[in-house]
Amino acid sequence: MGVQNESFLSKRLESVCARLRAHGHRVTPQRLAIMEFVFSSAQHPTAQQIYEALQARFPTMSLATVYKTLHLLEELEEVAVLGVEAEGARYDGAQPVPHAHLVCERCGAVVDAHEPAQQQDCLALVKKRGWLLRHWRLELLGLCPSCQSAPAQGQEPSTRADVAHAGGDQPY
Amino acid sequence: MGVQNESFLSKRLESVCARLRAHGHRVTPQRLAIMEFVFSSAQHPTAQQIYEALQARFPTMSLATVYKTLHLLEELEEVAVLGVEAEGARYDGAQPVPHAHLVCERCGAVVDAHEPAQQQDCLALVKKRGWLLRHWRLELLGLCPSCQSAPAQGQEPSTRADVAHAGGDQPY
DNA sequence: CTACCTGCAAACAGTTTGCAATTGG
DNA sequence: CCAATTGCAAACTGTTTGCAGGTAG
Repeated sequence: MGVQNESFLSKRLESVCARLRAHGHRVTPQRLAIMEFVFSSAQHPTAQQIYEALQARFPTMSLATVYKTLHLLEELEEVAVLGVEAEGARYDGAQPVPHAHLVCERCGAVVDAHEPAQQQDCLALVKKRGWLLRHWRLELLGLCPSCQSAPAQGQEPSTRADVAHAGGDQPY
Repeated sequence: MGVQNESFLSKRLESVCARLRAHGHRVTPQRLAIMEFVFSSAQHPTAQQIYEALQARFPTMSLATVYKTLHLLEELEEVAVLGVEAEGARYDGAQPVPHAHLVCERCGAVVDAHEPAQQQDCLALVKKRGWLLRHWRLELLGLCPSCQSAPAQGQEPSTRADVAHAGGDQPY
């Protein structure tokens, strides 16, 4: 979260707002807040988490608005929906570039992993099958390094998966 | 769907029944039917579809029983749960080997794709991050060859379609 | 002004759970 | 026999929708 990212974020926001308007959609304070949160979050939040995070600023905002906004952004391909685990879909506000996700089954951390080699292989696979690729996602579920060294908890690792310590920030 | 698969299926059934008993579970007609259906289906059926398919043979069987049985099989790692599409989770009764699924966003077709090269890369990626892999899924969303050549339908191809997961198991 | 948007509540779909009756081993 | 299982219905959870009042452009 440096000055670098700040300007990155505002540029992105500006661009998406323009796209919204261009598509006949309005830019409301709620939408702006949701976009800001999702675009700048490295943690792939759920709709519920976005909602809760913005409660302070928008006490009257409803979950429905969060969902509606996320769908809008999804349509514009400005966010991607991660696989639906038991607890609900998670939204990736990163640039819409296909990439793998490392998901910790214990703490719920989600780490992005842009691996060129990985992408190459997927493309080869798809081409071979004559598939017309539109989206893709790879999720690797397991335990992150810190959860591995942590003493096993009473419950099974995968039982709850609450986001305790979020995924690291390093690109990789 | 040849004689080959027939014997393959019965061997698998026998083995899983043995495992069920070994774990203190019972082998009921309902469970047997569900297993038979899931293990022999190449189409990654949803719980609902399994339920409907067995209605003829077991008119009184409830959806809850289907779910309970699927959970049991999941526990024993005899089926993998594919991602939750809008319409519900899909179950993969194939051997629990991680593999990619090609999902058609228009017709919903799900094609398995066991590609060694793909697996190699995933492992490399995981090792590099120090992740302890427990499951993984690769989702390639797009249009299958036949849907590409078919005339575009009234609705957008991407209207609803979303997730498709491949659940893997072995702890590499 | 006038679509478009918000927030609320009610509707939904898939999945899970509690429990009495049933049944496999 | 008796614990495990079934089937039913009701509860739950995440998501979607309808609509009246509010608001961006």
